[in-house]
Order: sequence, then C-alpha cells, then structure tokens
Amino acid sequence: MTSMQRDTRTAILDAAQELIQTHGANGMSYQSISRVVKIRKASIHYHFPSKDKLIEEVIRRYSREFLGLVDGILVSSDSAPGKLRRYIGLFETTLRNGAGRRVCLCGMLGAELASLGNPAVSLLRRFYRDNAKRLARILEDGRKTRTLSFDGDPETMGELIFSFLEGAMPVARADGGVKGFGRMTGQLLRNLGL
Amino acid sequence: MTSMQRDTRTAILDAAQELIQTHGANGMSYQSISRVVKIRKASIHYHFPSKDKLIEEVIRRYSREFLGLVDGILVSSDSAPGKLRRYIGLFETTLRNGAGRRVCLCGMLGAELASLGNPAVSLLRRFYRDNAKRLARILEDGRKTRTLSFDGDPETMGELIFSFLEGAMPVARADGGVKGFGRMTGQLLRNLGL
DNA sequence: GTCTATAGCGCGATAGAC
DNA sequence: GTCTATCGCGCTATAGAC
Repeated sequence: MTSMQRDTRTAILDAAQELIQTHGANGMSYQSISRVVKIRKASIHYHFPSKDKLIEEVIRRYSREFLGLVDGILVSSDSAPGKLRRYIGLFETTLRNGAGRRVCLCGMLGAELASLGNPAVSLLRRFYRDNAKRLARILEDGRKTRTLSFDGDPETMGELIFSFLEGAMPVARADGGVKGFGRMTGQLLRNLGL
Repeated sequence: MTSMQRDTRTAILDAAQELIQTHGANGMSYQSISRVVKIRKASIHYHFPSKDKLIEEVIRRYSREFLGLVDGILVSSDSAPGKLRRYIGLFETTLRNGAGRRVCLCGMLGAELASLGNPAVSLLRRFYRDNAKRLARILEDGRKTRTLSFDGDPETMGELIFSFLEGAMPVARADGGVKGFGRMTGQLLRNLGL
C-alpha cells in the first residue's frame, strides 16, 4: 500500500458517486471514471474488482455520510420544525451543489433496481428505512411539542415525506429546478402547520 | 403497409414500454425487445429508425393514454376526494399490474434524464406539468366544496402530490411493495382531511 | 416487412510487464 | 499500483437479399 492508495481510492469513489447521481449506474463506467480521475480504466479494478462491488462501496459511504449528517441534526438542540427544515436542506444542497443535475444517490439507484445485485438492493432498502425512521422521530417530537401537526402515525408520515423528497428531486431536475424544489418543500412545511 | 404493420408496431411499443418501466431506458435494447416480440432486432429499425425516436413514441403514447384516463376522472361526477382516490389508483394499478416491479414510465425516465435527447426531455416536462395541473384542479374543487383541506395554493400542492407519487413508486418497489404504497397514499389522504 | 450479415463502438474484466 | 494489450460480449445502426 503506497501513500497514494487512499487518495486514488477516494477519488474513484467520488467520481463514481457523481456519475451515478447525474447519469445513473448504467451511465457510470470504468471508462467514464478514468476520464475524471487520471488513471487507466484497467487500474480501477485494483481498487474495486468489479462494478457491483464499486457500487456497493459508493452506497455504503453515501449512507454513512448522509445518515451521519441526519444524526447530527437529531441530536442538536433545534426545535422539531428546525430539524425538519435542516433535513430537507440536505436534499436541497445535493440538488444545488450539482447545479440542479444531481439527485440523491439512493433515489437514482432505486430507479435502476433491476440492474443491481442483491447486496446493493439490501443497502438501498436499509437507507430508505433509516431515513424514514429518523424522520418519524422528528415528526413525533414535533407533535408532542405541538410544533408540527399532522394526522396518522409518525412512521408512515416519515415514509411519505421521504418518498416525496426522493420524487421531488428528479421532477425538479426536469422542471422547476432548485426553485421548484423549494416551492414544493415550502408547501409541505406549510401543511405541517408552519 | 401490410396488415401486420400496426400490430407489430404496437407490440414493439408495448415491449419497449414494459422494459423501460422495469429496467429503464438503458436496460431496454433492440435485442431485449426482439426477445419479447418475435422479430429480429434489425427489423425493429424499419418501424423506429433510432432508439431515441422509439423512446419518444413510447412517451407520447403513454402520456396520451395516461392523461386520457385522468381526464376521464376529471369530467366524472365523482366528488373531489373520489377523483383524487381514482387518480392515485392509476399509479397503484401500474405497480400492481407490474407485480410490484413496474413504476411510472415518466418517473423512470426522469431518473435517466441525462441519457435522453431533447425531444424526450420536453415530453417528460410536459407530462409532469399536465399531471400537476390536473391535480390542482381536483384540489381546488375539493377546497371549494370543503371536501379537501390543505394550506397554500392548489398548483403547488398538485406538484407536491405528483412528486410524492413518482417517488413513492420506486421506494415501494424496493421496500414495502403495493402494501407500503397504499399505506403512504392512505396517510396522504388522511392529511387532506379524509 | 423481415431477414442475414456486418460495421464500429463501448463495456467489464483479465493477464502480465514494469 | 499502474500500465499496455486483449478477450468476448452487447449495443445501435446500416446494407442489401428476399
């Protein structure tokens, strides 16, 4: 292991992630990665033996980082509405930083579910559940403190809001952009009593 | 034009649509179509000169048929909540008929936006707007008749609900299935005062 | 209208030199 | 760790026979 390995490995993961978020798993190839990272496509196999393994690593890293940010929001001293706003902000940031061309990694891969291996599908399912569960905690907290209002159980409401956010990203990318996304999330918050 | 042309053309469109809804545009190939329709892959080019044109035709037909069903709901004598339930039912039927593996054609293609030609992207954008607009009409009607309750303008609410439905299909396909989809849409209706 | 044959490219993956 | 070279496959698309 030379001093460059970690950096090359990270650079490959970065390139793969961005390519998946913009073009999908089928639009991400060893060739396209080699154009971004200054390395020959055959060399990528040294770091990631197969494309399936590479995709799994990208999902794992993305899930870890994203849920880490979410947990940071959960343990903060913000009000429930504040936490919800910050949670939605994570999705908006993805759209904004990608110049309106990047969507959630796991939302994109959800569309390509049939092309993925079983390990990747399991990782996606876990990402969905973990997000819905954390949203449910915020919602339950908000209802208790009477700062958020909605009907039905918080778990299902968490699933609903998560699905909406995953759907709103590709829709906004095609029409409305970051502005359209913000309009929709604003409407959501308004209907939660904010 | 022999007597078979229309049927072959339709069979190709049917196969292409189903393949896109399950595997995406990148997972739909002339080869995979030829496996379903009993025809050689080169022969497909007689009916659709390029893959881009084929995709455009599939979107056009899907939009026409889907919006036709929606318009049928709009002109019916159902109450606004009844219309909304039937509209949501169109999405649930897609998921159910595809054995939980098929999502909305235009939701799938929205994820693959970067791989599509400009005409296809414009058709998608129109589909999104047309759906949101029709939802807005149902919502406005429901608010006037006090059968649906929500805050903010109906247009934005229409965009929100449409994005939710497009997001809920791939999420439910990965986790929860038709049952999970129904749970989320039930929660939505509950929060609109039903 | 449908066929066979093929061009031309990009893909994932491997072998082996350095 | 990265390279060159190559294999075998699937892809879109075209030419030309029938």
